[in-house]
Amino acid sequence: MNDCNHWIETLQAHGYRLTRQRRLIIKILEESHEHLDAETLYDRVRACDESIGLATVYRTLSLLKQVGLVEEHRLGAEHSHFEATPETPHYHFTCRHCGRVIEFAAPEVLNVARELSAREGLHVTDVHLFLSGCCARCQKGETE
Amino acid sequence: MNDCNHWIETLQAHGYRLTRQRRLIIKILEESHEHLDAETLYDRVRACDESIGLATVYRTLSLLKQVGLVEEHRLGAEHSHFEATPETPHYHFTCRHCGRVIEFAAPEVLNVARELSAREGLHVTDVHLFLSGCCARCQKGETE
DNA sequence: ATTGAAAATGAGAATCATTCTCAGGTGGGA
DNA sequence: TCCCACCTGAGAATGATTCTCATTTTCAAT
Repeated sequence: MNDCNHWIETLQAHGYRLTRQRRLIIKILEESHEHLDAETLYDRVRACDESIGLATVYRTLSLLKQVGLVEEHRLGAEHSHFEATPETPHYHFTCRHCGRVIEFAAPEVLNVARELSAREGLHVTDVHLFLSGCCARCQKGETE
Repeated sequence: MNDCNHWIETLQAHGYRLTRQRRLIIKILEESHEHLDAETLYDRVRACDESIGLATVYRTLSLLKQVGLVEEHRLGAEHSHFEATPETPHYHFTCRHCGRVIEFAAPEVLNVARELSAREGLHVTDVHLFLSGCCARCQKGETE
């Protein structure tokens, strides 16, 4: 599970420097198998190193996204969530009531993307399928 | 194509008042078969009525979304785009270079949503499939 | 090891879409 | 026509993200 080396090699292959801050952010991102938002990541990083600034967290996320190591998701409307790019793609459902996120696989989606690419001559780099509604738990509990 | 009456009836059925501002915004939204952002809609609305405020545009969009008459899309990361809810669902591809948006149908996607709903006991209310990459035109023109 | 130039950082200001506040205006039922 | 709860306009407030800039740090070449 400790694949930090892969991340570090990728960063260096792109000519980016390896700083204390980037190492730490990568470590936290790998440990957290979740969709962290920038603020949460910032808090966890600060728990290890008080001196790291929020701007650095954003800069590093942007850089990791650029080299393909993390994905950014807009699960709600508010702010972004980030997660390590998974080997096999998956998608997300969010409950509008409790905020719970359910991940799911759906191989058909890539076919849709492939067909569209072929038909329109596109080069598709990102595929986001996002569902929202009311989860099973919330349907029982409340009406609103 | 002039289905304003449907919109107006829907609004009234939900107990909302029919104001000059709301009528105008609905009219513009129906005339524009595009994905308008709030600012563009605001400009078009102002061309007809100088006195309308941006906050009213946002308030009305939010209200129309709530009753299901318009959909909100996050095509890029920046800001939202809005369009009249279409009869048959469609999805979007955005070119990261020129910003062009391509709409496409993909009936399979609803099956994915249905299967997930059944399996997890969810009630899915929104389905967004968003692709991005490089369009055919931009692949020829530029490398970057 | 030392050095130097380019790249990265921290702090806080700036940005920008969207929402909120509140005093005044208006739709539509009685 | 009257009334009042709902709407509106203007501008302030918010909140996530980005930018600025002076200071540090990395790392390739000495």
